[in-house]
Amino acid sequence: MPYTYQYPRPALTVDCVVFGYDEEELKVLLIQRDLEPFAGKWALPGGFVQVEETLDDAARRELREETGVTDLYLEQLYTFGALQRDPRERVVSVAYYALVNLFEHPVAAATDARNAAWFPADDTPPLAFDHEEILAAALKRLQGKVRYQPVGFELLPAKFTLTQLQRLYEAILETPLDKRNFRKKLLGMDLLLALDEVEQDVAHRAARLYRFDEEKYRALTEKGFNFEL
Amino acid sequence: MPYTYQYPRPALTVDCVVFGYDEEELKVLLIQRDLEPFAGKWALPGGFVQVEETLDDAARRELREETGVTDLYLEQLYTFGALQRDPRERVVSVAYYALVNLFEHPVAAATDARNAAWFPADDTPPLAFDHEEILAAALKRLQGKVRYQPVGFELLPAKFTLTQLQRLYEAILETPLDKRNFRKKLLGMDLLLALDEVEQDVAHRAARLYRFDEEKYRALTEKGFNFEL
DNA sequence: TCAAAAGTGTTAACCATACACCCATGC
DNA sequence: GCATGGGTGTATGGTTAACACTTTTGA
Repeated sequence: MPYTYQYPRPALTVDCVVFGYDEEELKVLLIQRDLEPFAGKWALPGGFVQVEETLDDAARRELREETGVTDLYLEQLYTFGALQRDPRERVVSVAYYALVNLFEHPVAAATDARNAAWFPADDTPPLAFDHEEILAAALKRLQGKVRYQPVGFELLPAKFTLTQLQRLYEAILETPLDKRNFRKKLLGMDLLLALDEVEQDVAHRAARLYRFDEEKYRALTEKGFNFEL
Repeated sequence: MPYTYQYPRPALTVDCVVFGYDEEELKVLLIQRDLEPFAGKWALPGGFVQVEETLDDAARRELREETGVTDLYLEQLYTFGALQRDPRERVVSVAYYALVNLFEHPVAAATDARNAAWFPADDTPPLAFDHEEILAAALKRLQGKVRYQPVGFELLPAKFTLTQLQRLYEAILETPLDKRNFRKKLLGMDLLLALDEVEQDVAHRAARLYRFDEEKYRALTEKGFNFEL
């Protein structure tokens, strides 16, 4: 059924940069396109915004449909509107970035049978459209954000060790951190709940597990507290 | 001439939050609507994105057409896509914020004869659409940005005194700053060029004028320098 | 008993903050 | 000469950064 307007309208899409962490490096979730343009190329998951859904809803829906990933931390990144970013016609895309626990969110076969897989965030195959630019912007945003907001916890299991947390921050910031200073700072914030549990099945002394205390974080944020790694 | 598509498309607009500074408080540029919906109400300048112009271009064009303001610092803020933000139909709006020198950019009569005027940024009349929400987001962004990037200089004349600069920061951050510490910090950054000029026509000792050294700023930024008020 | 990672304090350098008086100028 | 804002330095406390060894555990 056709829809007619008095003036031409750009198409509107969402694209999602989904970051994951596999205890080693930062990953990004890509899908392989099976339609033109760029058939066979890897790209960010995304698609057209429907007229009766919000932008956030569109991003979540596309992610679910194309990668099976649900229930994630999602935040709007930037809107890309260059004239030739899609060779077919004018397409404006609202980009989002998301953080998920890579192990708790296995990449289900996408409903429309495209391939979906995790790639190192700083070493992807060539991407379709302007998706490399979008990915670069998302990485930069994540690096900025992580310094003053405790977003990184979304990337870890609910229970984690301080070393895991430190490795994650090192992976995101691409810089080594001092163990003692890192622990001092994090523990000093009083945002981590020490559990009476240690990690299992390791070939050395088992580390204590912690949990991020969201309650406390909310309380502190309201009082004008700043995370500041 | 009608344009027809296979699926319905949201309309796409830009809205601009233009901040100015009158040596006293932070102002925002509003226009008075003369068309429905919200005829007679004050609103942010903005309008429809044309299919052959980028989002930035659309923002600049609308500003020029509606307020006569050109040649300003402009940055994308956020894209607003709530379902009922426009009562007529689904409209997604890419919001921008801009900084201009209020005195060097007098508000020309808008080409389409709407009224345009400056209002205190924290005390506007009720605004059309979700523009109050957009304004609040822009204010928050400005307050965040100003702490670690020297954006504020766009709001001042090219030559300014340190006291003017301090007042501006106080207005944006809504907090008083210590004169000696402020000067120490700013001058220590080596980003201000002291001129051999002083202000004119003041009834007390004339203050030295400074100019922001963009060259030096660019050089430092590349080396990973951080502004940090 | 060895390997591997956990856990833990101190010091020195730097930075942020608080604070008050004299000076130059125009009226 | 007085009112107005311009301009300047120091001392203190807190924060960050650098740094190495002992402990626990499983293999």
